[in-house]
Amino acid sequence: MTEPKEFLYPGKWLSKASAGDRVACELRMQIISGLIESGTILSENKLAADFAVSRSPIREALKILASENMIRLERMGAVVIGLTEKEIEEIYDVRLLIETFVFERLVKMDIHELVNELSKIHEMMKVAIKFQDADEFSYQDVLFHETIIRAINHSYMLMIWNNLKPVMESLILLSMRARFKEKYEDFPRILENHELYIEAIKTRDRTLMIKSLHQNFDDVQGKIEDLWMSQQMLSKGAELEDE
Amino acid sequence: MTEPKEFLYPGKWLSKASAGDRVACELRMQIISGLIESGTILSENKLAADFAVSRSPIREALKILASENMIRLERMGAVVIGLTEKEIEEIYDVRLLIETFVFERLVKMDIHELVNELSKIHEMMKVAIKFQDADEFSYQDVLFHETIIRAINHSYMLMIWNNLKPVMESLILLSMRARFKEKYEDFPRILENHELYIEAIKTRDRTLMIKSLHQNFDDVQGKIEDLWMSQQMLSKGAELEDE
DNA sequence: GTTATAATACTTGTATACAAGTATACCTTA
DNA sequence: TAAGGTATACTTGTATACAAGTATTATAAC
Repeated sequence: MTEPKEFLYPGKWLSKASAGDRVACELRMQIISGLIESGTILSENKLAADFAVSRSPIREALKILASENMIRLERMGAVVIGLTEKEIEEIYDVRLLIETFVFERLVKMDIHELVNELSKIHEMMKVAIKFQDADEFSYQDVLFHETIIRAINHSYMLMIWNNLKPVMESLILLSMRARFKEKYEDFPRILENHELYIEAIKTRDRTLMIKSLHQNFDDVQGKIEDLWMSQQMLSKGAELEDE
Repeated sequence: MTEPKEFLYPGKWLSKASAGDRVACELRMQIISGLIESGTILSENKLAADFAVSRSPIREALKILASENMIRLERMGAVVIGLTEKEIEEIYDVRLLIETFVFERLVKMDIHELVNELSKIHEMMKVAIKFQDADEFSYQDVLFHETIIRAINHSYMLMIWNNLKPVMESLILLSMRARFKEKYEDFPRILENHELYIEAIKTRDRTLMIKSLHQNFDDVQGKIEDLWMSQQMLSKGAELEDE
């Protein structure tokens, strides 16, 4: 069996991460991309062998993934749940719920510094596009939304985000990588959406915020199906190669 | 130093739990009750000695508590965060957010079986009051709300609940135990609130649902301050005894 | 007395060892 | 051939061991 030498998750994001985190990030990407199919049973020992680490970090990784609803820890083995269309919709339910809540708080706050911060991130995204750096773009995209959420200083809203973030990050990464290759013309629109979002915050315009938020979802979700197909093909291909 | 032989968390709820879960549950109770003060630094080795287990389950417990925002894992040691008034309000923000979302889904569903289930739990609560069983009452109270959330079959809403549940459970436990001793007359009103909630679901009445939900919060939160004081006194007393 | 350096006693993260339990497969017996 | 029991090869959860790093403290030099 030929092991993939290349990891799906960007190595430079893991500079100070523990082995457990690394494994969790990589497994998460493999699950979301479809490389590991839904229903697969993961064994601690096998994973430890595959990733060339001991069971301790593997157990840590599995606990993380279970709390993110990516796997289900059963009596024997961890069953991969993965993301169907239904789960992706559910994730967006939660994001919509969080971000609208956050917005209601924002309109009562001094948002000067936040808007400034978001503008900076927005500029970063432009640069990432210019240099065709999908990973950097994804990073800034996630950071954009996290910055908004952090702004209201609500530890339990942040807790929800922290649980959702890894999955979102992986989804966005995969979506953007595919987009850079196939749909480069999408990016001006994505950038514009983020501008609209900033504008909505600046002018405290609920309707505009909801609108740009929904469009932002569509930008990741819209092409999910295509992404799905291509990733499925990819994983089937890899399987065939293995034999 | 005299160790408490009695655990705060009900032992019978831990029949099939691992050592890590036990430690997490007990530590959570101690933090929320104020027995372990906010700002305290927990050491893995010390905890392992205190609970007479190895570091493995302790590490597991600390990871769990960190994901619940009860502690903050730092470079050296785990810092206890605990619950201030602010955090408790935030928790109720989240519950309100979840349960209103759930209600919007419920009104579009067949709620026959759910109402039946809730009525059963409601009866159980009555029995628990009759026999002055605070723990059983708390269990049924938590189950009541979990049953409602589970009804809409939304895995990511359930994920949020799963993160929040342990803290809620501890809060309710402490609140109800104090109530059984000091404010026994509160229970008829609490029961009535739950009846109202069932009624709201049955008649699909948003306003009634929100109203009973808010009252339900007040029933736990309202006496939090008193609880706080009494627990603080208790912990001070224990400290003095130790020396 | 103050500062710099070195030794020590912690800390975390990972690997390994072991015990208890569970599914699988094989072998015995009818 | 079918049923039942046993052996085996897994599984998880916990304990222990070890390496690498960090704070603290003591010591030495100025």
